[in-house]
Amino acid sequence: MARTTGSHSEITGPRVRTAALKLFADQGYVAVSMRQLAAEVGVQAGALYLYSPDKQTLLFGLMQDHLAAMLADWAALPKPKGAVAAFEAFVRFHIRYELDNPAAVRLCALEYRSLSPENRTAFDALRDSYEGALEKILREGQGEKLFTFADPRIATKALMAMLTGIGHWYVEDGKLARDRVERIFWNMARKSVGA
Amino acid sequence: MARTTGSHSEITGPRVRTAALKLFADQGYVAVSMRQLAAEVGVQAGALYLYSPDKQTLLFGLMQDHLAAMLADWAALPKPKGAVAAFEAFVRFHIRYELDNPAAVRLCALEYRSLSPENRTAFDALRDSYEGALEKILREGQGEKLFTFADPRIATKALMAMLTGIGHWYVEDGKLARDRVERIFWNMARKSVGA
DNA sequence: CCTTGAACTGAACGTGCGTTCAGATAAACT
DNA sequence: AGTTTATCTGAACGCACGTTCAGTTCAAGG
Repeated sequence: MARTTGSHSEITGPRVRTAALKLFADQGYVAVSMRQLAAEVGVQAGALYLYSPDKQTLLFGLMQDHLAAMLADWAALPKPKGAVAAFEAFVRFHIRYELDNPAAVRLCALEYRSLSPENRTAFDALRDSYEGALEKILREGQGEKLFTFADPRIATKALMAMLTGIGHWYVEDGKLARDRVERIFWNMARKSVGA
Repeated sequence: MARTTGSHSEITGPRVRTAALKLFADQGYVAVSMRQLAAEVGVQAGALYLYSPDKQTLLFGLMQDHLAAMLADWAALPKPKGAVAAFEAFVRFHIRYELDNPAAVRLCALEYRSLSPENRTAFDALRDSYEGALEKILREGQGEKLFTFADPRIATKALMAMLTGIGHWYVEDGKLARDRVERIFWNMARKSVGA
């Protein structure tokens, strides 16, 4: 029997992506089978191919969308004047995004090597673009002698690692805990670059 | 034909572990097959089971050995007096270990979820023990008002993420570059905790 | 020189994989 | 009411997986 009452593409499609994000992030792309994913959605494996041409495209779509959404949201955010204020805005924005989307963060951190070569290149571009936003801020501040680091590229890598690492150990504990983490990390980030 | 001239257990055994470390770290535990691993060693798949009871044990052995070696080396290192000096010793020790063992670092960072539940518990204990060494130093320094962070646990997590992140982007570039990275990261780490 | 046994092969086992597709179903349209 | 069509099933495809094991080979010990 097919087409149970009320089941439509607009419902199943997002459900596939949500389930895939959860399962891929928790167990790993290679370790999750299409049948397992289908079971999570409540559908047979074949039906998944109505919403994605193959498994790899599904993975890449999730990773790309996460990065693209981050980039778009950051671009849409009103930027304060001054390198230090911009730096703070970036750090706090990133931490919030991390805490709001732990699964997507884990996915992007852990499944890079599961991407096909072409998708890897596309992912690189997006990630570089996002990290470039931070690096640009750091360079600006460095020009104005507001920061004290030897190399803005390495500083960017160090900061990104520190911030993105949050998603690997933080367990949800309410808004108070989130604000606390945000404040602590902003303080450490600020001091680490001498601001 | 079996037993080619000069091939023995003492040679093949380590070669299996070396190949497994490289392949697991590069492509992921689940994505690497026993046949692929055997081919890398130059042997048939069945022969691998002379050196490991199963694939999971092989993975855990690699991860456990890396952490255990780190812990042992750190324990054997003469510690300087003072929390700041001890902190510097830890940071530099960790960075060097990272740069010397990039594959093992990637393995431990990426394959935690591929561990069986029991092995995960054992891994947790080792990792907590290692991170505990850093946390202890931070607490000591905090007691002597040498550091300025709100929470030594979170500071530990932040620092470990920053340091371990090195292994994800650093590409070998000679001793000069290594010393440079070590110096830059030590400076950022130091400043981030207010020392 | 013969025996022993460690080291390894090569084939096989059952299982599950990603993907395809003809057919079934039911909502939507005429 | 009849037709169309988006949605989904269920079975099948060939292939690769981890693991086992009887048999083969050859260095070493007596």
